[in-house]
Amino acid sequence: MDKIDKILDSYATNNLFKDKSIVQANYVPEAILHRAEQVEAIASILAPALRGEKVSNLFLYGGTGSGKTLSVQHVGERLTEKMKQIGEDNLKFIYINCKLKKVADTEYRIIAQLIKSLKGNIPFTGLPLNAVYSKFMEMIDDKKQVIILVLDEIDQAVKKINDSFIYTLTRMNSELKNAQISLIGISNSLTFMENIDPRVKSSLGEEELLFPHYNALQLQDILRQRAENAFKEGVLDEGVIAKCAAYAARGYGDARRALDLLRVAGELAEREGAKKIELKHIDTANQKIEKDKMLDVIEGQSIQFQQVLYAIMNLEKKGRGSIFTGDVYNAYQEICNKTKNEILTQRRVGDIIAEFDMLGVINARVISKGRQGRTREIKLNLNSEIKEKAKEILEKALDLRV
DNA sequence: GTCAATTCACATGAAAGAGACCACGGTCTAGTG
DNA sequence: CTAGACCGTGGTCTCTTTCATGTGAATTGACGA
Repeated sequence: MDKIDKILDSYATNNLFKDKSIVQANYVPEAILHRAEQVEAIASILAPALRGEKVSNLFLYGGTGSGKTLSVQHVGERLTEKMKQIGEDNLKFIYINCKLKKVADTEYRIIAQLIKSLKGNIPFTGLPLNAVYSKFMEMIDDKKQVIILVLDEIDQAVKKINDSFIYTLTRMNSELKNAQISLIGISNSLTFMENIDPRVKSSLGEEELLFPHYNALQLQDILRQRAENAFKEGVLDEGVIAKCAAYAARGYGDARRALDLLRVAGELAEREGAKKIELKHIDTANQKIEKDKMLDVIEGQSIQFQQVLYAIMNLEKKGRGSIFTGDVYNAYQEICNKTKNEILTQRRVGDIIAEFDMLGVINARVISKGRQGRTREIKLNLNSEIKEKAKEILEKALDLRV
């Protein structure tokens, strides 16, 4: 009961945050630091839209947390604001994140989402694709207007669907009488443009813009800017910001990561009842973020995925050096027998292993063992603490007693 | 010893099926005037 | 006569299977020094 008291007390009396939302990733600050060049470039490319002219398609690329989305949204907001000032209403700025599961990760859903954001009504499923397309065209073509369509994480969409839908979108312009569509593609992958249809490439890439990684100093500026309003005065210990920035810069100059770090460190300090955020909180925050992310991923997987992972974990515990696809499949089959679940084909299990690799739960490398064939060499990518937790989660989910 | 052919154990791709979900339009049923 | 229930059809989406093809180096076996 003392513990509860302590927790409640620390919340009641000792709130370190002034406004936590500011250090959350989706907050859009009014000034974007160290991206002036890019923001100006975007603005000058999109500006003709104010006169109702079609603007060039634009392609933005750069690593995660390099400010792409933020910059575009910022310019978009300013643009629509300006539009209102002039008193016109022939510009629509639509932002869609193609990676959102169950929302906009298929061709149908992307278009449906478009219609929705135009206040249209469209069922989640059930209509033929071209019906959705024509509904969309109908909706926007009723008057002269410019539609600026931002497709975030467009590489994910193209990978899942194919690149023809971008082509369809760009070609719509020739069928529209009044409206004009312009695309802004945003991609995390630098190599995305290399392996897509050249027609798409040339139309989407009319203008290209690279967002470089932030370095540690720039990250510090960004963190300071946000921390000023997010935290109460004097709660940040000396060097906290510098350390957050350094951590994040060590990775990929990811600003989102840096902010998460700062926020979680704050939450931890608060929970602890500390009056200040100290350096040690950042270390724990770093571990916690890593751990939570992994466990979330593991917990969120379907039964079959969990069984495969459980098989890998068992094999790893037994030791004996490397784990190969064949071993995993055998162990997996045994587990299926125990849990009375259907056994998937090796083909499918191979894909599941590849997906775990993508998620970063395991490291899988394709190697050739000569006459012993080709296979994946699999290593678990979890530290012992996470492993323990993960095991618990899996055993619970699979209803296994060991 | 050297070299090309062979071979293994999967990887990787493409296509297609099953089953869930859903909209639409037509038909049936019950309730109303 | 009409509103709502109910059905069949046709569409998407996800997960999976089936079939086909690809692949990199250890191994093998022929060959020549």
